[in-house]
Amino acid sequence: MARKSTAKVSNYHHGDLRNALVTAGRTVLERDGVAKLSLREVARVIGVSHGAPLHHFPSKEALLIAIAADGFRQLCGVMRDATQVHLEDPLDQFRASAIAYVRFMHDHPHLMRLMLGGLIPSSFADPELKQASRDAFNVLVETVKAAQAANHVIHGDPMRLAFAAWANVHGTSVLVLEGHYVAEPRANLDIEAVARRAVEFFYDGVRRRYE
Amino acid sequence: MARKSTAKVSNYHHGDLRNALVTAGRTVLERDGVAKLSLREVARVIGVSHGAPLHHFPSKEALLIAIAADGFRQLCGVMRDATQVHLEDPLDQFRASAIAYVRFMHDHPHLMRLMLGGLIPSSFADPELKQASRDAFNVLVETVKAAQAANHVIHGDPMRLAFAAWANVHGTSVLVLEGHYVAEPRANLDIEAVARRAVEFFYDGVRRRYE
DNA sequence: ACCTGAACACCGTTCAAGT
DNA sequence: ACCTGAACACCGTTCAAGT
Repeated sequence: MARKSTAKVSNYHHGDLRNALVTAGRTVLERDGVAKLSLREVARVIGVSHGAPLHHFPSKEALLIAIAADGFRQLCGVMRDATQVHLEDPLDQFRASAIAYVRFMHDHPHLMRLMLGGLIPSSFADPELKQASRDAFNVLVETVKAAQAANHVIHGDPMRLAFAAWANVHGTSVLVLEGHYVAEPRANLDIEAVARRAVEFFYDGVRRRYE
Repeated sequence: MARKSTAKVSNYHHGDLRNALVTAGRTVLERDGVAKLSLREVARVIGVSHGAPLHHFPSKEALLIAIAADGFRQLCGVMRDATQVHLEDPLDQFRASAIAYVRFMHDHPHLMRLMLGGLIPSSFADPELKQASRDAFNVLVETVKAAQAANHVIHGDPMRLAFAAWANVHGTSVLVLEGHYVAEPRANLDIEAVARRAVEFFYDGVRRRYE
């Protein structure tokens, strides 16, 4: 939630309308999707006038950026937590963080679309969002480095390896969420099994090695 | 462009307002992004009244679906073309179609977001869109099968292998387009080199095999 | 069969005015 | 310093009316 250093609480309205907007925005987003996420609706949910949000965010896009950055911070935490339960084996850390990624996206489809769906034109420029996504990415980079140090993974540029791993888990997440996973019916889809399979494909490759 | 069987041309307005809407919609989309793509703007571009589009599409979403389906058909053609120039080696076919995928998404970022960004709530239900994406996916499935038959690729379920390949190239496309490729500066980014590397990672895996 | 234009309920953003 | 409410220019959709 990234509270500011000078924590002044409950001096006006809800104590902190800015945070209330991010939280309510996230709620509306996850319930109705980004198309239904309007500043006026968020203001309505909180119970302030439709103009109030613009005193804390210069535009709707700024609120979307704050929600997306929050999402990346949460993702970062989830992935870090996943690595912590496998302190023995760096390869298990790698697997666990990848699976945690897919699970997170599966649990928060609308948030994923906001975070990586190109809905925020200024996302390239915004430093807060950039930092938050970098922090999440760095969890992957660290696990890759550890796995390399343990001689489990090839010794290429860890950034490029981590990028490839990210592409793998994100592509898997997107295609599943947008309804393109075909191997089994949607009803009994085991997202963790799909994620695990994606990681194994990525780790072992698809090359046939000895006939 | 999937012209209807009874090809009646230029009887009213532009000859065929329905196709004109899809074409103009695609133009607006690629120029300004989906946020700026409104039925009223498309109508304005063509020069009809703002209500006219609704006589050919029951809603804005229906036009978006038509544009997305068109995109999948074009993608399918591009990938098929890529396989045709490598008739000798099925593995080269696999590589070529994957690289063509990434290149296509790189050339049409806004279209990609419409096709696979979850912007169309009813995309799960629409049969035309479903068929178009299936056809594109099947190009991958066929190349996987051919590569398996030539003993270049492991003998798992071709659907699952093709899905993994799709996830790999799509994830790569998304992350590059959304500005998360970190290994080199954005200015001199060689998208084909990135795509080729993604394919090789996917093919060989990242496992360290002998020290 | 196809198109127009007024109408309605929404939206983002601005801004003068209030406390 | 923060919030309200009227105003403006947009939007999707409906619908009676025109050809």
